[in-house]
Amino acid sequence: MRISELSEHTGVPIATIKYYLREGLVPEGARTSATQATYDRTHLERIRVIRALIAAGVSIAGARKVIAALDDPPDSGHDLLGAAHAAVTPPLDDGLDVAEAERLVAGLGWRPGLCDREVLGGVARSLDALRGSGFTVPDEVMAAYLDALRAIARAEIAGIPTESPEAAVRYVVLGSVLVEPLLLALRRVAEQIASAERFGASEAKE
Amino acid sequence: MRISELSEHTGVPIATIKYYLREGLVPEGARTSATQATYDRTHLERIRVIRALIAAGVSIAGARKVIAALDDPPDSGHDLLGAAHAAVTPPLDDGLDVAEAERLVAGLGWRPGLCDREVLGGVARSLDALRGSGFTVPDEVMAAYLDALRAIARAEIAGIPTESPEAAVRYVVLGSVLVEPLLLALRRVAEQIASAERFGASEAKE
DNA sequence: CTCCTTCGATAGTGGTGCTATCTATATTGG
DNA sequence: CCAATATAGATAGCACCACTATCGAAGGAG
Repeated sequence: MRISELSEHTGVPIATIKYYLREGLVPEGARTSATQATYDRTHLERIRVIRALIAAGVSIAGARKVIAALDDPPDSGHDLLGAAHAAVTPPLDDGLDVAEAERLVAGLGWRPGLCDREVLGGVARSLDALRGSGFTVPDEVMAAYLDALRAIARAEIAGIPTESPEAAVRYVVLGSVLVEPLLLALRRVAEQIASAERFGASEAKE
Repeated sequence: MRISELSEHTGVPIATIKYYLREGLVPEGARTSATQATYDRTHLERIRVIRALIAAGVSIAGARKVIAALDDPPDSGHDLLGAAHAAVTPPLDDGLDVAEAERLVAGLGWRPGLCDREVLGGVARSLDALRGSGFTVPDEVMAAYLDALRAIARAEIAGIPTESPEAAVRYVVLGSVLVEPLLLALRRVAEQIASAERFGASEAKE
């Protein structure tokens, strides 16, 4: 497959594919001469994954890390998840107080060392931003969040495919990142439905 | 309060506050002369909200819309939620097939007209991106998503404060937007914990 | 009167994700 | 065999975004 066909099949302009090649997001094709290379199905799939990551809001640098985790996965399933999370979690800044986050996620079954500090720091950062804006999550709502997310995580971990290690890696790495927009979108739908239930917006709106 | 004090109290540079003023994110202060204005607590809080929105990944244009919903809320609680969602949901592009999304969110109690098409379109877009990457969410996991998000949405809607309309508006508008990063962060923690449970990573890692 | 601050306008910056152009070198169709 | 087309690799440019810096005119504060 030539680069032009790669472009046609994915809808991604050639110049952009070259950019991805430069950035190391797509591996080089098999060289057939000084100015020619051929690409195969793996390149095609790689470009599709990149596009999905970008659509999910992942940066080029983040996508590179996600792909690195896909290509060269850690041995243990647990570290694999950590690698995927690390790829999309900004580094932990020092001034952050993680204690409150630790207290909160105790409701998830948290014990020291069970999850990466960066990931915990993400919770702390979010709580900080909320507090800064003067917004407080009611206790019962926060409890619902913890319950719901524990249920989600358990279902996800239980759903890791067993047919092959490659499938498992793909599922863990892409699932933890690509599903995020879906969850947010589903939450919005659920909120509108719950709101309609509560406020009795029975009439169809268009 | 002068602009310099506003800057000190929020940690936001004066030049940036001026930028927010220009962009219409912060209302003008009370003019005391041609080159002087004073600001009050509302300006302070406004800037803090803007910073929280930006930290949550909302663009300037999006923040402007969120703030417009705060300042000039629709009458019904339901439309209020819609306004908040519309502020952070990209416009629906035509080529999108919403039918699959409709089928999916039937599990949330969806019926035609119960939620905005943009919001439903967000689900469709996410599903599209997932499919494009070759990733599929197992049925049981998707069912867990729907269950969990319905529970979250119900708790949130039930948690709308009743003490004052202003508090309710603030809760709905800011809650639907600012909580998103918290949910994603909590999911990551929950995933790591569930993964540790499953793969028996009993030893503390540091 | 002098120094400092503010206002408003305008221009510049740094980062990001492409996009366009150019040259040397193949490949392909006639 | 030759002209038209395509490719690799390099470099430069672009559009957008969220700021940031500078400047002159106009007020206050001591």
